[in-house]
Amino acid sequence: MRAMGIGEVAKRVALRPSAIRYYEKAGLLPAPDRVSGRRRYGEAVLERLAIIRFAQRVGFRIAEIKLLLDGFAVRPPPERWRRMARQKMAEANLLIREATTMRDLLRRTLRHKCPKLVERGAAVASCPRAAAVAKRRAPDR
Amino acid sequence: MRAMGIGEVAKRVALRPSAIRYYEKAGLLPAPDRVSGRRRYGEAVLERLAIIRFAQRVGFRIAEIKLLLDGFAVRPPPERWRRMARQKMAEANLLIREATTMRDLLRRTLRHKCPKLVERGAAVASCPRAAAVAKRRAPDR
DNA sequence: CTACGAGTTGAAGTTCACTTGAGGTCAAGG
DNA sequence: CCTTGACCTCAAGTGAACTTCAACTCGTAG
Repeated sequence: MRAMGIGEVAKRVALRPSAIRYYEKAGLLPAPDRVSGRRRYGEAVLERLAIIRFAQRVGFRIAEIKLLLDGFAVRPPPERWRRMARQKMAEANLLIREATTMRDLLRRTLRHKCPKLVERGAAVASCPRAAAVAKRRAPDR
Repeated sequence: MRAMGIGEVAKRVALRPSAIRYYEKAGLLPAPDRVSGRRRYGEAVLERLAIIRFAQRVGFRIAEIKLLLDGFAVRPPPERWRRMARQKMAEANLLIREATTMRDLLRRTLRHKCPKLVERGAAVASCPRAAAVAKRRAPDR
């Protein structure tokens, strides 16, 4: 296995070395071997980093990714992991629907079809429900 | 049209009033009518807010949403808008692929199929390419 | 009239996910 | 030997998107 320095790993996954050190401190990456103080990585880290970025893109936060990765490593996954996985699957489904709607909306607008669609609410009409979209934090106070 | 106070609007879209004021300052929402200093909103703001949250979910940042909304309002959309739309469509496509892969990965793991799939890289193998996943900022320095 | 609740403002604070900076180590090349 | 470049650590800084705070204003109910 080709051993890489942090710089090469970073280049390969289009991250900065600082992000990789950050993930390590956050517990997302195992501490790699060191050669005279420097981190030496095998190819495996590339996959792990891909999963991390991937999870992030679909809405996981760092702490959740840690939990996610820990869960993958255990057979069978603990109930807590399964709960989160189910929750996240639902979120991924919603995200897929939303992203699809947005893509189609952009495509239609680029093609000059659908005049004034936002003003007429067509964008939202083609989307599940307004309530389903807004779903983040608790009310004031 | 039922006029709503900022509190009711906030409740309806599951945001805090402060977020709505923030969007207004950021130019995402038009300044509403006021009754003795207080903002009064019509139903239309609910759609607008839905679009905002929706765009956010699929990866638009505030400044981009402003551009997006401005572009929708103009016929034909200006070139700047079209450029962003094309860019964002590509991003939405990537997001859809990623979210789909993640959902399937979770589903398979929940079903107890695919032993040790992360360690063996199956998760990544079934995903477009590692390089496609990592795609955010510029290299060090 | 007073109290209450909902709203107003501008400024400062918070969280997350990194990035940047200062100061230092190490191996290889000239 | 000295420089260069890549790496190290720890602490502090950054940007985005809000939230919170303090001080104030309304309209209405009691």
